[in-house]
Amino acid sequence: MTAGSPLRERKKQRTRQALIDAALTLFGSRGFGGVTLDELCDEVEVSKRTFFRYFASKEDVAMAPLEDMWRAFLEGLETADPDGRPLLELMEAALLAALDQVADDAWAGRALLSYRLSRQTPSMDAHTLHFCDSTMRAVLEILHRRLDLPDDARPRLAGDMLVAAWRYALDGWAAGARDRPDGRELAARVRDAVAALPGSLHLTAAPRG
Amino acid sequence: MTAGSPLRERKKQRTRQALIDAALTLFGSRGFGGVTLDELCDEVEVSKRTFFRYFASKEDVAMAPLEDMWRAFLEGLETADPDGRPLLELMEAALLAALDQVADDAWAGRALLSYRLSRQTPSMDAHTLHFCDSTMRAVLEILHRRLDLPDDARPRLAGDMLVAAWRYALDGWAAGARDRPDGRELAARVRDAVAALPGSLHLTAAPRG
DNA sequence: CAACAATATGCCACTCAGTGGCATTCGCTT
DNA sequence: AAGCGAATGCCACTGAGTGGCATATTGTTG
Repeated sequence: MTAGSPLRERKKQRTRQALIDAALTLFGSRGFGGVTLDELCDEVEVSKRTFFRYFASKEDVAMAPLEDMWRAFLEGLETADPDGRPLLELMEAALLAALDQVADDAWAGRALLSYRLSRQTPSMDAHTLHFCDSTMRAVLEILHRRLDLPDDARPRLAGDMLVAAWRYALDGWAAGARDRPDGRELAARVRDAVAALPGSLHLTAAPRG
Repeated sequence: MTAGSPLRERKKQRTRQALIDAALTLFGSRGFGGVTLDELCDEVEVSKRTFFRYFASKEDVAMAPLEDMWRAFLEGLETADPDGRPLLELMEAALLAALDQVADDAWAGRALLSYRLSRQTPSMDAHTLHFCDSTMRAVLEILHRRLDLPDDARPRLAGDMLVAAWRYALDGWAAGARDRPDGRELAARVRDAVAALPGSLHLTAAPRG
């Protein structure tokens, strides 16, 4: 065995990553619906049965980059120091930390592909939204356990606000079509979006013309 | 022909409603996954092919009550008077108006069944989230057309805040397990949740114990 | 009322995502 | 080298969703 991890485990990780990369490539060039799982599995030389031991659905494999980031976010929250800060600020910091942790160049490229796919593919978009929502519920469970949160709407609303800001940031980041997507720029956009939250509460609108 | 609407149209509406009611009943008693479309179609005496001319998916038929409300919301926004109010307040008013318009007793019962199903069924939850999100995009298109909105994050964040408040309200409403679900109570919960939005921005949390 | 156009429905065969069961292979331990 | 457990492959199956075409039902026109 080499470098810490058992061989079997490394092999699994390689298979998993190969499936993700092949999926993003194939979906990216021929569209999500234009590729069957059989084709994807042939490409990676894996049986369809095995695919479903790694991923819960066809959508799931293409969402992996985002899922990895949220997983890091959850882990970070377990040990984050509340420090008397507002809840939203605490979550923002944890999100930025998670992003910083996973967002190397390879991740940024995959995340960009993944996000663009999900905006083109209704079923992927739905899965992504669902994943964010259930992750946020897990977040609130952790926070309720660790902090003395009130039992009213505010914690959940704050969580949904963070998700809204995150999605807006991701949207702008993906729209700025660069060849070299950059994790730090995404982080900056997250900060901006969170900063825009208070102003959106009282934004007034005049009729046009 | 009777009372305005052509006979053919009424027949279609009856078939549609029969499918919705049968779906909510069957899914409610045996679970979403415990009922096949063939069974549902047999129940209503309609071919599976016809089912898919009314609904885009198995999930869709069980989301109909919520979809109807959002449709009314969209229509209301087309003519709503901005009146110099904050955007969020404008959307809240339109949501409450739409709710008031569609929420008779029959609707409340169906909406309750529908929401509970979607909380038990991941694929339905995902579809619901996706529907809310794309509806909110349509909302913003309308508002950008009618009002002089800034081209930054704030309008979208405000929209997502309304959705967050709506979902929280629905959650509490459905949890208060009543035999006679009431549309007016849901409206009150929406008002409360929207009112809680500002406070959630700066909510601070002390460590437990 | 008869013939016609338009639209809604039914039927059939098909693709493909996802699952269960079981035999096989592979990595690890002793 | 032998044996254990985990990962994989293979096969058959269910069920959602679609396309094509024939049929029926409604609305319209002479």
